[in-house]
Amino acid sequence: MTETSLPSPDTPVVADSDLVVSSLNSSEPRLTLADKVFAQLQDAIVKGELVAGSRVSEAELVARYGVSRGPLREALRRLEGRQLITRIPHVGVRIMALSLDELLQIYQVRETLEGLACRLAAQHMSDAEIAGLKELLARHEQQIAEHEGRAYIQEEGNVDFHYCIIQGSHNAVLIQMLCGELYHRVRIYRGQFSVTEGRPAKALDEHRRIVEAIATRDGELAEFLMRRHIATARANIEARVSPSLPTPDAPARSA
Amino acid sequence: MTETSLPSPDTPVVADSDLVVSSLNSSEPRLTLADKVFAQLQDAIVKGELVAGSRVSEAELVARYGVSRGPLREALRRLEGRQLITRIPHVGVRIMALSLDELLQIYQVRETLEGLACRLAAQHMSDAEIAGLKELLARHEQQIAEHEGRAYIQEEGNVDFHYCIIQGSHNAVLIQMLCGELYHRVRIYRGQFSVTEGRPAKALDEHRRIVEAIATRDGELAEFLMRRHIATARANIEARVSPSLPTPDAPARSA
DNA sequence: ACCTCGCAGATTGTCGACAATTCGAGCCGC
DNA sequence: GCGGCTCGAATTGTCGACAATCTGCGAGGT
Repeated sequence: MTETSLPSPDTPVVADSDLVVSSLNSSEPRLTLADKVFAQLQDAIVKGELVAGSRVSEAELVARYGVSRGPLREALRRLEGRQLITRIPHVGVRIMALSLDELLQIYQVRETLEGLACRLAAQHMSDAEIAGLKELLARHEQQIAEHEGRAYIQEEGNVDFHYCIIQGSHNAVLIQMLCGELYHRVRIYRGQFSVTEGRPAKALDEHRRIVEAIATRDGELAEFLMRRHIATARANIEARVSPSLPTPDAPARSA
Repeated sequence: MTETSLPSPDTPVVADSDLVVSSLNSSEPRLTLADKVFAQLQDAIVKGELVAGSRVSEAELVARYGVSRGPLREALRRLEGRQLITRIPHVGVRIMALSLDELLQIYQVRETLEGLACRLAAQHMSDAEIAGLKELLARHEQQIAEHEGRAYIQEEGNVDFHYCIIQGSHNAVLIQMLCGELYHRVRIYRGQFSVTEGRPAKALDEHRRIVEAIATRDGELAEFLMRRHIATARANIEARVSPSLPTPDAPARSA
């Protein structure tokens, strides 16, 4: 049971900026062990394989991923920098658990930041990029039409859509912040409570309008629509959780 | 010559979130070596002691800070996560150099983010916090009056002011992003080109209006003023550098 | 003279072992 | 019976050494 071995390098995980880079990085992924275990750990965390809020020992992870403590600790430092784990000196590491109001804070930031990204995208996206965005939208449209209620694929596509627009901002700092940091934390929450958007058709419609605004180069409208889109999603989450627990301040942590 | 030793723990550097935490974390500096060298390195980078764009070897840093390569590498990983250094596998680390348009991108994000922070501060700051903010402002006012042209102290105070408001947002995610990440990169640029605000009196006046708006709980006005304040600073930087280079799309990178 | 190949030096990546610290079990005293 | 203390096991922090990789220089060939 100790050898829950997943050192299989099947999944083409990248370490640097994740989905940010996809064109360069061509031939040899001369990835170092620390990079690989970092990517694996991040994946395990956002997928919920490593339970949020639980403590993990270095020895455990060493056995799990078959690396020495050196690279492992380097990976842990990077995870710590991304706020995916918490480290207490001489005590150990704990998988970060996202509380509801922390998630709402993230959405507050996302609303502002992605609004900016959307406005910049309307200004700076090339015609080819816009065409690609439209294509992506059409593909999603078709997927939604096929499996009506299933939001699983839609969730992936949703992420793709937002990624695409963020990339279109051509602002490296903004891209790094949204794709490199915030999104992983949102995904943690998703794995923690297994919630999804829930209303693919409506979201798709909002996406369509956003793309339309970008295609018209109407930056202000695009920003407004994106902000409202995210605010709606936030309200959706809030409404889904708050009825049962108005202010759950202390979530019971299992020892 | 090799012993450019500065393992003197005089400077009370903290590791976690820097100026974010200042009330808790009271008694024990039970910091690990990796944390200490991380703080020292970050300090050295933003102060320009480690020249931006230059390559540094691990052996060099080992000799400089008197630690083994284990903790050092962990610190480097964290610096990498904060975008203060660039690491190429099997090659080495390079101190991050900020280009002008990267700085402008940061200011674009700052404008949005600090605008949000300011609006939230107007909503959520306690009366005591607002009183403290006013006090800080008065102190700056006095300092400006004393040494007219000297912008050095003002620069510190400027940072303090913005930190104070950001903290007042009571949004941990936002605080982390601004204080924990963006500000260090801005400071790198400052060390790189040794530029300062340059017009303390005008900036102070803008600060005063912002505080006033916060005290009135006028979130929208506070956001607007803060955004304009930062936009002005950005235009100032742009105007100071651009006259020689109107649209430097491809800034010549050394090496 | 120029290009290519190969070697040596240096640098980074990885590992295992030792030291320092924390947490819990068990014991003693009140 | 309960609180505090001591000791020990487990875990983390740190270090030095070995292996893999890259870079620069020089010899040799065309």
